[in-house]
Amino acid sequence: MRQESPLKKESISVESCSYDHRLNILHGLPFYSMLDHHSLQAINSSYSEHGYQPGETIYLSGKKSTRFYVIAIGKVKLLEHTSSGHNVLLDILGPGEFLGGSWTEDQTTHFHSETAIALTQCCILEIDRSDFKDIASKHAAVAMKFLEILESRMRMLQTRVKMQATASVERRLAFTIYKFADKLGKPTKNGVLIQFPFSRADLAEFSGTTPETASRIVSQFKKKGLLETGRQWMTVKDVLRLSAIAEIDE
Amino acid sequence: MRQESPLKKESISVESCSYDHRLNILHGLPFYSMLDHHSLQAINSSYSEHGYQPGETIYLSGKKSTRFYVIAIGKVKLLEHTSSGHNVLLDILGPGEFLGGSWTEDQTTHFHSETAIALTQCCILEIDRSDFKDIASKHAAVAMKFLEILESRMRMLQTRVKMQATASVERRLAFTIYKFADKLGKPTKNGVLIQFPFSRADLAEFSGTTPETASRIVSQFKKKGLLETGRQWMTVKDVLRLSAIAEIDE
DNA sequence: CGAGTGCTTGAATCCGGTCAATATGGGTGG
DNA sequence: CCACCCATATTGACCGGATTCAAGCACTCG
Repeated sequence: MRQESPLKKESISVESCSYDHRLNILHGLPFYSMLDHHSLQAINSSYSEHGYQPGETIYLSGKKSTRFYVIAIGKVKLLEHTSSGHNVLLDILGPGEFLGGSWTEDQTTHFHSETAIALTQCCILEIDRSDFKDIASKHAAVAMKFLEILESRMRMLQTRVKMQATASVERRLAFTIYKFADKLGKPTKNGVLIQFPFSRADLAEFSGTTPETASRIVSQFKKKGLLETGRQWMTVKDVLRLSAIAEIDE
Repeated sequence: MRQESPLKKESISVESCSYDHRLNILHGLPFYSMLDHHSLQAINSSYSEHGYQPGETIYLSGKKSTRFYVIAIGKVKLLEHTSSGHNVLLDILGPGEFLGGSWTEDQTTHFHSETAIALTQCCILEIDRSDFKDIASKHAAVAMKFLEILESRMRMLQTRVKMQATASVERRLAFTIYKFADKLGKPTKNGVLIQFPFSRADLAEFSGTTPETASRIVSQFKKKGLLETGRQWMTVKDVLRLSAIAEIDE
């Protein structure tokens, strides 16, 4: 039986990320939404846009952090390398999320701890570190919003540390799939569709296991009717049962 | 052979945490150090102090977050519980570090994700959530400093996720001991002394393993001459070799 | 000095990793 | 449009590190 792929290639026109559109995008960001139109126009002029192809590196771990990035269109994966060659997937970010920034005062010593790679075609707004810090220093509300965002990211990391330390691989995988379906999936009549390259290796690198084990457990989930998967997509058919396996206990 | 304990009971006089001393403490905090004396006096009056006994709970996971805490004297451990009864040690905080705060706007929905317990006798400065947010909103430099601190805490959590996912228990334990020796240990002629209650269970709950395994590996480290341990203390005799085992690769 | 808590050590078990062989599906070029 | 090719996914068998269960030890405090 031939599996029907629900994947559709979304082509991104360069125009959709043009100057006039940028103001709208900036205005929609959680950390700029409270600013008036005037300040936002000034901010807008500090940003420049940049396109990335799927698989293209945005910045490398270990390199100096000089700019601050905001995703306008597309998805970006953040990962750390280890000396033994393993990768750890830190996160996959979508439109409206930021990356690469650093608040550390000392400009000379600050390096990216992670690598950022475009997962899909991306349009990314970029701003120099100093300009960016100026904005946050001038608008307290912006800085406060960033504190909120960092706090929620910290909580996510804390639950991940907890899961790694105490939960079985099955639970961790259920957790991972649940989280990404929740964050980046699109509801369809069949379930929540994760329609971007999200391989068994990615799954494993986020859950702290191997691709083989990830594959095995995904197969189990499929047998139980929780999931349907194809090459570059995955549909979560029963979100509730999946979160039950993950035992999300906030 | 009877092991000589280098532990000395430090008794904390209540007076050492009195009003006049408080200004000094606040001024020494990384996030207030840039403020002038005048603003600091105003801030000081918003803080109240509170003493805690060893083992006493400062706040419980799940409870609403209403205040912001700064450690003046003593050490505090932060931990998460799991439904299965396991604990995960998130961190041990010392003087000058903060805990319990939340920057989330929506006051009604914000709860502590972790539990805070006094590890030693503590003197802790406490401030209401709203007063605290006012300070950060008024002084951009304060907010920026907090962004810096959150950033460094996030990095620590990221490396922990990475270690959990890819490193052996031996490496994780070496990492844990190294980090706490570095952060809270006191250099002596014999090595770095960790002189607060830091049990095998604590070690395990931070490293993501069991007390038994922690004990086994600590024994190995002792045989190798890296450590000396007693009931409530631990001396790291060879920090370099320990960090080599941990393979700290920043 | 006895009780209790935390530490140590042993032996058995098991989950998950490793290595390896096979299958599958999507993209590509003839 | 079809056949081939390659990357990814799947599945199996084996192995080993770490947990679990359990027993004995040691330090501290009442």
